[in-house]
Amino acid sequence: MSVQERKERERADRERLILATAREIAEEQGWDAVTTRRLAERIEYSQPVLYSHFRGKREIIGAVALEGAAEMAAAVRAAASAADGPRARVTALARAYLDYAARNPAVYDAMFQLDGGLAFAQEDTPAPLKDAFAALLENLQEVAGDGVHPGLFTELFWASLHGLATLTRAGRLPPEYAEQRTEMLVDRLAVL
Amino acid sequence: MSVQERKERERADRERLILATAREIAEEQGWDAVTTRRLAERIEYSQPVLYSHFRGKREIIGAVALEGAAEMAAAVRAAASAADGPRARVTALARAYLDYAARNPAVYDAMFQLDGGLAFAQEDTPAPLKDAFAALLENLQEVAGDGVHPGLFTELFWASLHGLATLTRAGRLPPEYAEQRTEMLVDRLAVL
DNA sequence: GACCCGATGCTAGCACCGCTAGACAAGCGA
DNA sequence: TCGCTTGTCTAGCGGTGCTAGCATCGGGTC
Repeated sequence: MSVQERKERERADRERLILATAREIAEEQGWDAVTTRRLAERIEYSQPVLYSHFRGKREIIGAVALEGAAEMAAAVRAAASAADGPRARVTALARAYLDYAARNPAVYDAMFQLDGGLAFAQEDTPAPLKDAFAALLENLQEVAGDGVHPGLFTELFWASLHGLATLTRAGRLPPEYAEQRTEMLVDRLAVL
Repeated sequence: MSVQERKERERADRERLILATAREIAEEQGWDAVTTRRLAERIEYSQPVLYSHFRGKREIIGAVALEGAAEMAAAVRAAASAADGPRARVTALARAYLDYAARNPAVYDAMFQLDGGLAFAQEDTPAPLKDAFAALLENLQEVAGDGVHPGLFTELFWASLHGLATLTRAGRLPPEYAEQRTEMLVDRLAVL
C-alpha cells in the first residue's frame, strides 16, 4: 500500500509544481507566455503530463484563481482583524484588496480577467470563491447602513475595488493618487 | 487626380468594412472567434489585405475600442442632457454607461478588457478616449463635493461603474439587483 | 490604341499555439 | 523471472498571427 501512497504523494507534489510554475511564468511574463510547451519544459516533463492533471490550460488558470481567492481572503481577514473600529477595518480591507491585486497581477487576472471555467454567484461556486466574498461581507456588513442588504452593499463595494484594481493595473488611472481614491471610496460608500 | 481620390475612398470604405465585420463577429461569438482568416473570409479578401490597413489584430481591436469610446461618450452626454437636476443627471449617466457596456459587450471588451495597444492617462492618449472621460467629468463635477478634485472623483466613479459592468457581465454579480446597485452607487458616491 | 511599370492583392508558408493518439519503457505483483 | 499495468514520451493534427514573394490588374505615357 505504501507504494501507492508514495505515488499519490509524488503526483500531488507535481500538481503543486505545475501550478507554482504556471504562476511564476505568468507573473514574470504574463499569461500569454504560459504555453503548455513552456510550462512542460520548465517542470521538466512533456506536454501530455499536464493533461493528466488538468483538462487543459483553462483548468490550470482556474486552479491558480482558486489559490488566489484563498490568499486574498486570508489577506483581507488579517488586515481587517488588525484594525480597530469600523472605519479602520474598512480602510484596511480596501488597502489589503488593492494591495493583493497590485502585488499579484497575474493571479488577479486568473481570478477575474481570464476564463478559468469557474462558476460564480451560483450554488456550485467553488468554496474558496464563496469564502473570499464572505471575508469581504464579514467586515463590510457593519458599515452597509440601516435597511441596506449587506450582500448587495458588499457587491457594490467589491465592484468598486475591482474597478480601481483593474483600471489602475491597466494604466487607465494615474497610480500616484491611488491612496486618495481609496480613502474617498471608504468615506463615501461606508456608512460610519 | 480623381482616380487617386476614388482609390482612397474605396480604401477607406474597406477599412470601415473590416472594423464593422470584426465588431460583428466579436459581438456574435466573442473576440476569440475574430481570427484573421475568418475576418478576411467575411470581407471577401485574403488575409494580407488586413495588414495593409492595420499593423495586426491588436490594432484592429484598438480601432474598435476608439469607435466604442466615441459612441459611449455620445450616449452618456445624450442621457445626461435629457435629465433635470444633478441627481437625475448622475443616475442617467450611470445607467447609460452600464447600458452601453451591457449592449455592446465585445466593444466594451475591446476598450477595457483586451489589449488594443492604446495609451491611457497620458499625453498621447487618443482623443476619443480623452473625450469619453471628459463626458463623464462634465456631468460628475457638480456632485464631486466641496474641496474634492473633480478629476479624482470622476476616476473613482468611473472605476465603480467599470467594476459593476465587468463583474456583472462575467456572471460574478447576480443581474437581478443591478438597478439597486446602481441607485446605491449614485446615492453614496455623489454629493447631492 | 499599345505598351510599360508600379501598385495591389494573392498563394504559400513560417513558427507557434492547445491538445491528443499511439508507441514504448519502467516498475509492480505473481 | 515473467507478464502486465501504469505512466510518459514522440509525433502530429488543426488552428493561430503574420509575412515573403509572385502574379495580375490597371493607370500613365508615348
